[in-house]
Amino acid sequence: MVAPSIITRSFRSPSIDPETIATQDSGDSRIARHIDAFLARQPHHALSKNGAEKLASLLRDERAVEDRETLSHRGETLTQAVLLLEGFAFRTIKRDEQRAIVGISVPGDFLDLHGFLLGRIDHDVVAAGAGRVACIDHDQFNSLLDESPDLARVLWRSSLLDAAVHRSWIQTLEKHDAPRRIAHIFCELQARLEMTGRANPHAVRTPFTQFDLADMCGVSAVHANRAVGKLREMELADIRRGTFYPGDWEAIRNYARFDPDYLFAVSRTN
Amino acid sequence: MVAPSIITRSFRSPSIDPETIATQDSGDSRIARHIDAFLARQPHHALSKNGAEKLASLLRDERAVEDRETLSHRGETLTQAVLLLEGFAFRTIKRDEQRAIVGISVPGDFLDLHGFLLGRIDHDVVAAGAGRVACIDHDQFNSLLDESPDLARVLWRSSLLDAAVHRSWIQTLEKHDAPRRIAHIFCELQARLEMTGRANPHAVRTPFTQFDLADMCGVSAVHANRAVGKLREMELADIRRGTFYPGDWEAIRNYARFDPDYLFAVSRTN
DNA sequence: CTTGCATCCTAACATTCATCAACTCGGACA
DNA sequence: TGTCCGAGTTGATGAATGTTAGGATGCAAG
Repeated sequence: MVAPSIITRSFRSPSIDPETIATQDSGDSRIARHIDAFLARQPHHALSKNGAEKLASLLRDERAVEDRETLSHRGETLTQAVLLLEGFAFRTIKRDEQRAIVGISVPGDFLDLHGFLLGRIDHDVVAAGAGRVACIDHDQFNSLLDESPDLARVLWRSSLLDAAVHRSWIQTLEKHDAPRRIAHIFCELQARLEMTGRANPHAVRTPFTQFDLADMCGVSAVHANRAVGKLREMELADIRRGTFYPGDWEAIRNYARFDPDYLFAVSRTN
Repeated sequence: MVAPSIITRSFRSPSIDPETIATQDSGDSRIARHIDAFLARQPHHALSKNGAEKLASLLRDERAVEDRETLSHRGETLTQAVLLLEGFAFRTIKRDEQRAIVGISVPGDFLDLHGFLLGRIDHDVVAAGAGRVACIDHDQFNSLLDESPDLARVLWRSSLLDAAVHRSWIQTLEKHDAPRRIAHIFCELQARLEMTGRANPHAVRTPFTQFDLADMCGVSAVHANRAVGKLREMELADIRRGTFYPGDWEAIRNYARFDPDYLFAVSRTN
């Protein structure tokens, strides 16, 4: 490795404390703020202030979740939708003793919204690291949707964003090697965190082990380690215990062929 | 290869002519039948007869499309949604002179429904083989959705099915090698065609070249060829000029680890 | 401070797949 | 009938990745 001390210094000692995370505050009440992260990815005025408050008022059973806790089980009949307030979660499919990770959720994501219309989900949702969630009963969704077409559109749209992220994963799996896939995952996470004001330009803090990264990329843990090592050697980024310390974001995005177009981010300048 | 003549005979001379494809007929008018394939994947009574007729009445500009015709362009502002009536289509993402195929559409699929709420789409939709399409203006969707929450649910649900298929692709790309991926693709196609009564148990006829299969699996065309050869050697299936001639479907599904659970097929026995 | 355990890291060898090159096959068409 | 061209096929070589094994590291519990 070339000049490890320099890399380490520049990557691991950001001038801004990684814990100091800017949080957007456009909500009125505490409960409303919980739905803000979700609404932050929708176009302005997609949902009236009244509609947003109604949606927020449906949130129930806010609670802390533990690392690796299964929040929603494959096949199980669902009666409520779970919203991730803090932390991360995986969508995983287990098969033949193997675990595939087919998606990552960030705060503001509904974890099993598709279970509302499909009745059950086709995969498990597992908490990654400690976090917080809240729930909305499907019954409440049903009655609210009938009187508020706007809400239906907002929730539908959020499902479409999930699908767009899935397509990006498919493309990356089909065309890029492991180091690029890992870089792409962190580019995507950073962009999604930015959309809700949770990003820190100097570090992407996650609870992901190299085993987790391997199962996101469809490679062995040994090879995920090699891929992490290559990103380090190339001085693009350092990844240590789940935290991604970027060198030059522009260089990383270019290397990973990351184009945030598919995230349909809405401008929040006004 | 073992006993090629026997394989060839059993695979290539099905007792039922591959062109004889059963088509379900539960619609009243010709135009209504066009929406049947779409509705066939929704639960019974998800949409009232009245609602289904309204939706069908919105279909405009039915037309034939040519092989490789781009039906919907990435980034372009969309004003209508395209429904595939006959034939196949790809979702493709081009990048660095490379083409990734991230999804396949069958008759009854909306090709760019996500463009309705997102305004544009994140990939190109290209016809595979000759086919037929019809369109619905976004404006018409908007007015109909406000008065019919059921329709919104049905369309939203179809978006969720797309996402479930995407997740299955991600899992297959992450965990299975090329021969299994190819087998899985045809298992999925067969299952989706069955859902609209378009399947033939003796052949899955598609216009896909081995180049297309390669771009669906994220492998080179040469390797796709070897994967096809392996399926042939294993006497699981023969693939010739896009047509998949299955040996024993049960053995194929087992080999590909195909579990149709994620397609959320509805029973159509009643 | 010691121990235990999960994680990270490395080495060696096997397999899968990419790449390049050449050749075959079969249908379209003049 | 002959030519052409896209598609399919095969072989050789190297890169990417899997598998197995083992060692290093670092936090946490006692």
